[in-house]
Amino acid sequence: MTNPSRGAARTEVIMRTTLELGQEIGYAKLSIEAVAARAGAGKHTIYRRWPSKGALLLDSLLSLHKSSLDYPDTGDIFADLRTQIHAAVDLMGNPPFGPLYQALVGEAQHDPQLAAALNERFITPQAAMTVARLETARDQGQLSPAFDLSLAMAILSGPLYFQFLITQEPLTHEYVDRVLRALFTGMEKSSSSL
Amino acid sequence: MTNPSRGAARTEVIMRTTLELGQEIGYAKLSIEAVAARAGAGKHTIYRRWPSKGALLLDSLLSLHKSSLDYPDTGDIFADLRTQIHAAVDLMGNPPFGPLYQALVGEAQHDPQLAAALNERFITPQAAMTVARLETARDQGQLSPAFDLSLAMAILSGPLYFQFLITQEPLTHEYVDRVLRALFTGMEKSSSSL
DNA sequence: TCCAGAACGGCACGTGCCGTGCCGAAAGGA
DNA sequence: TCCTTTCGGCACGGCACGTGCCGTTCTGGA
Repeated sequence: MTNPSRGAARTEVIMRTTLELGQEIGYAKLSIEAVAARAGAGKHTIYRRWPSKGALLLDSLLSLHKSSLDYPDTGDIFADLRTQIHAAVDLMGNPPFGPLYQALVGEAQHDPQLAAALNERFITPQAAMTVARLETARDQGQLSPAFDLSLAMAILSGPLYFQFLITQEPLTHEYVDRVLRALFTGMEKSSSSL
Repeated sequence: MTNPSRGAARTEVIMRTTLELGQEIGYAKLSIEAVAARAGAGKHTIYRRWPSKGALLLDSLLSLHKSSLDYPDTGDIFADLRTQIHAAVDLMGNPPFGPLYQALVGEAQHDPQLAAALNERFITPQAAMTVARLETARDQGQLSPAFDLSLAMAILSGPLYFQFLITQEPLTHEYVDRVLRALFTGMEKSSSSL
C-alpha cells in the first residue's frame, strides 16, 4: 500500500494532477486524456474511480480545501459569521480553488448527478454549519427568535454566489460586509412576520 | 427579403429550432450539427451568425422572452417588486425558459465571452430596471434614503439564483415572498450605516 | 513460498461533434 | 442581364470520448 502506483496513493496523484492541469489550461480545455498523460496513468485508472470529469474535479477540490471553512464560535455571532464569510470570499476569489470551483458549478448546471454530489458533499454541509451557528446565537438571545435562519443563510450566501457566478465582479470583504450588516438589521429586530 | 430561406427569416427559423431541440434533448446533448440538420440548414449558416452554441442559445432565449419582465409602477414599491420577482420565478421555474437558461448560465461559467454577453444583454438591464424602480420609491419617501439600492437588488436576486443554480430546489412565490419581506424590514428602517 | 487475481500502463479502436474548406444552386440588386 | 451574396450539401482533418485488449506488476491468501 506504500507503493505510489497503486490504490489510494495513485488516486491522490491523479487528483493533484487534475488541479495542476486545470489551473494551467482551465477547466474547459481540461480532458481526461490529458490528465492521464500528465499523471502517467492509463485512462482506465481514472474511469475506474470517477464517472466524469466533473466528479474528478469535485473530489480534487474537496481534497484541497479540507474543511478550511470550519466555523469559529467566539460567542459573538456577527464576528463569527463575518470571519467565516471572509474565508469563503478568500477561497472563492482566488486560485486555485476559485476558478475551478466556478467551472465545477457551471458543469453541475447540465449534469444532475454532479449537482447532487456537489450539494451533498459541499453545499449542504456548509449551509448546515452556518444554520447551526445561527441557532446557537438565537438560543443565546443574540438574534430575534422569529427570524427564519435558513433564510438568513440564503440571504448571506445568495448575493455572494450571485456576484461569483452572474456578474462575475471581484469578490471583496467589503461587499459581504455590507450584506452582513443589512442582514443583521433585519435579524436583530423583533419582526413577528418572519 | 420575404423568402424564408434568407436573412433574418432564416435566423428566426434557426433560433426556433434551437429552442425546440434544446427542450427535447437538453442543452448538454444539443449540437450545432443537430440544429442544422433539423432546421434544414448548412452549418455555415449557423456559424456565420453565432460564434458558439452558447451564443446561439442566448439569442434564442432572448427572442423568446421579449421583455416579459418589464417593470410595473403602481406606486406601491412592495407590490411592484413582488409582481416582478414572481414573474421572474415563473419564467425561471418553468420550460422552456427555465432549464435552458440554467444551462446557459452554466455554460457562461467557462466561456468569458458568453458571460459578458449574458450580462450585457440580460442581467445588467434587468438589474438596472430593478434599481431604477427602487430609486423612484426612495425619492417618493417609501424607502430609507440610506439603504444601498444595488445591494437591495443583490439581496433580492441572490437567494433566487442561489436556489436556482446551487440547491436546485423548486422556485416558489412563497420563497421569494419571504426574501422580500426580510428585505423590507431592513429597507424601511432608517439605518444610517447602510 | 507460490500463485491467483486485481490493478496498472500502453495501445488501438469506433464514435460523435467540432470548425472549415469547396462546390454548385438560388436569390437579389445593379 | 450579370454579378455578388447567401445558401445547402458534402467531405475533410482533428480531437476527445469511452471501451476493449494485452502484457506487466503488485498484493494477499494459501
